[in-house]
Amino acid sequence: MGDERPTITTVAARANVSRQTVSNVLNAPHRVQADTRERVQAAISELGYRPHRAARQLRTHRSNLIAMRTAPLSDDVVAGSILDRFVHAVTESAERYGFRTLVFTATDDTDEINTYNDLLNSYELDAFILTGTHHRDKRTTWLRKQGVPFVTFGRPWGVRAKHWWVDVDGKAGTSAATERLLDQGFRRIGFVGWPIGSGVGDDRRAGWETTLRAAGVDPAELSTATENTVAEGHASAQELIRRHAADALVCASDTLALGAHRMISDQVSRGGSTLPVIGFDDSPVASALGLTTVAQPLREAAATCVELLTSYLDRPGDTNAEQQVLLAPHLVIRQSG
Amino acid sequence: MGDERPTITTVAARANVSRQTVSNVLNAPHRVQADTRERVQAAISELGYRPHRAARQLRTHRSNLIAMRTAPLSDDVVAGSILDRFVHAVTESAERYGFRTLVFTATDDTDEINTYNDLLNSYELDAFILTGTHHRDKRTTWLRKQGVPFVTFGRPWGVRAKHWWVDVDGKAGTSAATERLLDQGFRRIGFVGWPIGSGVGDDRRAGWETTLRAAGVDPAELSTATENTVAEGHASAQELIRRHAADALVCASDTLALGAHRMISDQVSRGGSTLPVIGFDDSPVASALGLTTVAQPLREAAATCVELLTSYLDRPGDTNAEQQVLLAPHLVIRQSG
DNA sequence: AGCAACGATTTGAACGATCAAATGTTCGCG
DNA sequence: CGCGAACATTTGATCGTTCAAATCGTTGCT
Repeated sequence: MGDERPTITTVAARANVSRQTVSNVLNAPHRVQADTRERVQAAISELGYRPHRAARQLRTHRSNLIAMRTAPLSDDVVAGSILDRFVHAVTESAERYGFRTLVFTATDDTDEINTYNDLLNSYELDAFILTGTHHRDKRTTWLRKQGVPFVTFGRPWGVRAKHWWVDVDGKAGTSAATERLLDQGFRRIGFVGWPIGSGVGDDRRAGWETTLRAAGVDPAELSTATENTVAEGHASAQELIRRHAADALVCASDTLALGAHRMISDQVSRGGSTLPVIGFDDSPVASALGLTTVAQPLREAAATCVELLTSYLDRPGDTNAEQQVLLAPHLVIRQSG
Repeated sequence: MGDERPTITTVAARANVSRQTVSNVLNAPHRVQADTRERVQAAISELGYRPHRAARQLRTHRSNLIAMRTAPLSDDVVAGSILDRFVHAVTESAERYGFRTLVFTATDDTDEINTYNDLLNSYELDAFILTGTHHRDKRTTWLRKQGVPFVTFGRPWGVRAKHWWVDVDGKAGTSAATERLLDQGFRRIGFVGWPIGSGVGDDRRAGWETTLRAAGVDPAELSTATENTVAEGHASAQELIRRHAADALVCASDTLALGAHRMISDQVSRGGSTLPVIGFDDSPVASALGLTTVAQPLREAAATCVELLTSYLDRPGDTNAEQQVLLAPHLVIRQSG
């Protein structure tokens, strides 16, 4: 049985046309007359022909491949999963546009840039999707300088950086959380947050602060700024509740919220009173513990990233028409708040 | 500035040798004399040359790409993350062998097979890594029939299926869990399990059952068989504890363990007594709740999969030398047991 | 010296597609 | 009736690499 893979020449022979006509049917159908087009289409499906991407790529320098870094396997059990879910969602959306997704690991931004280089050189990737943007992000400036198409999930926190991005409005998220607690009659709402200086962290903090101020509450002494660990969440909760009489907590992450939740459970089991906690990210842990939390619309974010990317790719060279999309998060209400 | 991408010809010119010699330096160094080899190496690094994979692939039909399906975004918040971590670990290991990882989604096994077909045809993937093997798995038989290299994470549960695989010894895991509870003096140890008939589920059940029997305890009425949901875990715990006086629980998954944990917490808060629960998978949730659980050595499993794959690929045609690796899980001891 | 055998290196062809230019065909219009 | 424009299709070259065969240079042996 000669079940060789059919090539464009096989198809051409079968349909009694030339290679190029088959190629046109696939890449520029309008150039081909309707009846020959149908004849070629028939030959294609009879033979089960699929273009060989490597051959195509060799000529066109396009691979139909996009790449993403997978988050490092961190010890932060809570944080890990959200990015993985994002990767999944991107893959799903990308497939709809005929792109496949390649994943890679990197230890830091410099390493990531090296990988870009390799991927561009060796595999001729069409584009990248970045996550975890931050102040003075080397990656975006590098990619921009090289003229490589990319979209970030996360806005550019530096003033000068400009590019295509999709992000979730963290400020609106913590604002909604704070609002909800105010509606329930709480006033001294504390914020368990990250150190000042990270774009994402400051944004989330701002949502809490402005909402609290608008309600006439002075936010001074009602917030902390620590690393993103369970232990720090616990300690922060202790400080805000015991020392500063907070009556409810909004947290910058589910990791911190988990710590706060534990502190409150401890207190309850020692006969103390409970009080509401709201986390951020809707991680598996939040769901397991019944934590109210701010959920990011990950699928939508992923879909939007891919859409932006494709429209970027269809517009070669036009670098000034950046597009930005800010998506609204929503509260997932559970027992904790 | 003519900063064109250097090709093999550029390098050849620079080193005063022919294309083929450069190619040999890269692919069959022993064929090239030491001094010319060095000269070529120098030219390569001076120019920053990297072989163009599409061109190479066109000739060799090897892409240096392996593919994996990413788990469907399920509502089972607990289960999702473990496969994602596996994908990550595979990516990391694969990079060490010069492979990149492509991920794809599929709705079911048939759909997955269609994707194999597309990937093989269009991208000429070198191999696949499968997860979630089960009885009468169509995927493995299809791949085998096509002669496509693959390794599964999960053993073939059907009798007739034979292929290269890596798995974790679930039986040993639940056995160790049961052993631990016996050591602590518990006797009526219940098992919250999946329906009979799934390879993985039966294996985990067997570990509990044989260990319990060996200790002289009759396992009858001490186990349940339900779907893998939190609610079922809760209900099972209730039945085993209330109706059949179980004094400790081993669960087939962290999802079920979470349900059981909740039931026990409820009981405690109503003044009842606590009792130990042990889960399976060491998911983020287990860590957050302080659940003792059986952890699978995911990184090791991933690394082994990749190793098997490379040795498979280096041995074209030799289909009879299957290799199987069974890895031992370990208990992660936390508050719950 | 002559020739075989071997190792190192070079040359031509090929992988399967697209690009750019050439060729063939149809049609309108003076 | 002839000519050019517009459209449809074909032809030759090319992308960057490896394969297979050819060439060149040494060495060893008779």
